[in-house]
Amino acid sequence: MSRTKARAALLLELEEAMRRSSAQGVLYGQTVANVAGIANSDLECMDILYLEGRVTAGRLAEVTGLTTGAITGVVDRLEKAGLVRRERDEKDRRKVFIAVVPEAIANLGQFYVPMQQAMEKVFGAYSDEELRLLLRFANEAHKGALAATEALKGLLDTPPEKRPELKLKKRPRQS
Amino acid sequence: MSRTKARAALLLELEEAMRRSSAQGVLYGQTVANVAGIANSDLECMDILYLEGRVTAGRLAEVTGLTTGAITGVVDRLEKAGLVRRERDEKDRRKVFIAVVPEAIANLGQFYVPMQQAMEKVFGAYSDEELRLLLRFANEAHKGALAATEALKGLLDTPPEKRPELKLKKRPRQS
DNA sequence: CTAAATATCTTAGCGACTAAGATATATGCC
DNA sequence: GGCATATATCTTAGTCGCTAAGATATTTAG
Repeated sequence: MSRTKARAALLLELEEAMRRSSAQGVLYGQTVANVAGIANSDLECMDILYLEGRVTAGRLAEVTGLTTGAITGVVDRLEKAGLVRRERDEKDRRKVFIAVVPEAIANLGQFYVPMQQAMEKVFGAYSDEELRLLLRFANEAHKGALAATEALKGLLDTPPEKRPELKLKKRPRQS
Repeated sequence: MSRTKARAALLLELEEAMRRSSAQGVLYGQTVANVAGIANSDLECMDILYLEGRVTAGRLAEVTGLTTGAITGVVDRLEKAGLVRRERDEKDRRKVFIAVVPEAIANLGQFYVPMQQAMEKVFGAYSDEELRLLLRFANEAHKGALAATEALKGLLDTPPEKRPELKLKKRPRQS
């Protein structure tokens, strides 16, 4: 097998492995939502809030791809559950910031313990240098995925009609 | 900063980076479903079918965590869209295998092109040896995530009542 | 041959989502 | 300042996918 062929095979295998582990990550998240007793989107928003900190309702809609109306529902539920607080922006009173309630976050955190332990175990087998490589990769993968998501959304905005439509249900919103 | 402290910080940073890129992966999947015009669960099932090949309806329910009733709906929609076929098992006529329609899969594949290109670009910057490290990691992460999912489900089956309940909505099913 | 187990499907009802428009606030133009 | 337009969130009506429960069909065990 030629040198480039070997690499191509490696890339293919890598793609599938990434896909598998990514799919399993999705499943884990769904299980967390299920066990915690909250909707999937609600948990996803909590994750975003955890990573980005205090964000507006509008930004949540933007990032999740949900409508602002749906976000109202998400925040209503999370607020009722005591996980987040609505904080009106005093500079621009149209805006509503959503902020996590720090004490409540620990409650949710328990469900991530199994995953954290599993990952600790995996990471434990790597040297510092190797971990730095993984870190570099994770950051690049994130940037790549972000760009790919935008590109895909762009495909929706400019429908060249050459694009072989799937038309499984009514055309989704253009937002 | 001590040697172990540096590693702890690295692990923390790595965890967050993984979380971010994983979250972005979820978002990409949701965008694909949105652009393709199919429900999220439907796409997830297509992914499983792609990775595992021909599987029974029951196994789809098992892996996705959906009820068998929900899977009936998923398969109905996918079959109507021409993406999968139901094939009754002749050995055990209760079972129904779900198989992807190979010609139709390409149609769906187009939506993964932006992600594939982004990942190709990322992978391109790594040596074969580095890619092998990433492959090893991806496989281990998958196994770890699978185990963590099972552990989390187990937490639900044996509720010690010591577990700080969240009780956001009615207790989910025990399945 | 009957009873129990297994695999999928059916039905009723519910919760989360979208689309559209209402409300409240901010900004730009004269 | 005052009016029109833009922006951010919320409200409402209707739709879709989900669960729970039970029906149906088939297999397995005794």
